[in-house]
Amino acid sequence: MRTDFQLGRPSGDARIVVAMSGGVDSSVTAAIAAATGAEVIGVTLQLYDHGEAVRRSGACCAGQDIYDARQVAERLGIAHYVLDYESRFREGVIDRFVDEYARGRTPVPCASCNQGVKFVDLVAFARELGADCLATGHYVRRVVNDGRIELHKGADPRRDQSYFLYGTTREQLDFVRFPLGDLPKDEVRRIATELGLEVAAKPDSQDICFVPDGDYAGLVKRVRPETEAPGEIVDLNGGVLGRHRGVVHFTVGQRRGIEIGGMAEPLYVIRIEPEQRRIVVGPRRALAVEAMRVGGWNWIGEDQREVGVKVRSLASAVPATRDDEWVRFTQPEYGVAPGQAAVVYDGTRLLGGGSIAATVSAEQSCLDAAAA
RNA sequence: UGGGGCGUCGCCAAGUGGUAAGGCACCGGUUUUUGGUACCGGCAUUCGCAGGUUCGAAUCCUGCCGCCCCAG
Repeated sequence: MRTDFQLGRPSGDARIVVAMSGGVDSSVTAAIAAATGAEVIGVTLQLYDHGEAVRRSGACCAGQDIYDARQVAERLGIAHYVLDYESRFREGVIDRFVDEYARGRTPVPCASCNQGVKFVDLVAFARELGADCLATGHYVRRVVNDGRIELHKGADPRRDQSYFLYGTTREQLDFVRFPLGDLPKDEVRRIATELGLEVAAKPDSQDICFVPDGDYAGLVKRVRPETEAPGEIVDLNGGVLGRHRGVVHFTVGQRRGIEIGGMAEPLYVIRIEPEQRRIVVGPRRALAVEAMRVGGWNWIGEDQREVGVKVRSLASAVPATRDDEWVRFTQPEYGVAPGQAAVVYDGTRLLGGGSIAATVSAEQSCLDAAAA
């Protein structure tokens, strides 16, 4: 378990701040950092409500998890701080999450958390502490190539978390380290077990961390009551097929939950019209998208045109051509939801990404071409 | 109240004497640090109701109920 943090100075003289969520990954990250002989300071962010449901396993950054992080820090003999970031998290992640749904979009809260609270605020805090770097437990690789810093997918393809880190800036990348990027998850758990960390068998986190019961719609409705206004479900021609209980329950590409049966083939959500409180549904082929406009680009790589692009965390990158804010798919892509991240790769290397602003239907475009 | 047709799971729908296909919806699971998708599994002891014929009926007969169409 020897890891070079590439700090430009003997590790014995270095100071490393580790973001500790209370889970296995960040705990092992702290252990790896401590093993270098550097002074390690664990920091846990208290991000949200520490009331009722936070004891559930799989959450992060509240209640039980803060306790777990403290236990690990004690065992490793490192300093540990808990910072109250609740208001920052509310503004930067939860409010934005809610606003996006109110606009009929589908946000990626993990991405906004990383590019806000975690990598802006925590980096700043680590610098204040005079640290040489901030280490996190993300499964991504930071590669220095010819003096140029690159961000790559994690070595374990099933664990790669680069999709959620597209917003990492070059400056942040300069300061951040990801010691787990080369390891498979099994190995991380093995290390945790070997070190006797009590979190070794803790379940992986999943779902949205600040929505303990999985009812994200309930949260959105509490903050934005207008999102639960019922509305019409219409087909591609505007014909009314049924009613729904609020646009917040839907996302482009969604199949289940539309509750309209009797059709020859399944219906999918094709688009959401929040002003009309209307969701438009149609057959799978109507989901085909040939291009999309992406906003809020963060660019780490060079100005590549031929790229691979991921429009969901769980999807392979598909070939596409990038032209300014537009990305055109080589083959039609299905279920491209505005609000999700479009993350651009060259092989394993993450070049940049942004938020999907709008899409161009492949079908519609064919019709337009035929009419012209 | 003359004639014709129909009534099979929430919806659509096979099946016309041999012991209830399939699709959609729904539910559950798998996968997954977002939402979805995908995949796997479940889902009518019963065929509008009541009798009858038959070794055996959703399938044949009778009556009733309901709906639709044509004609009055």
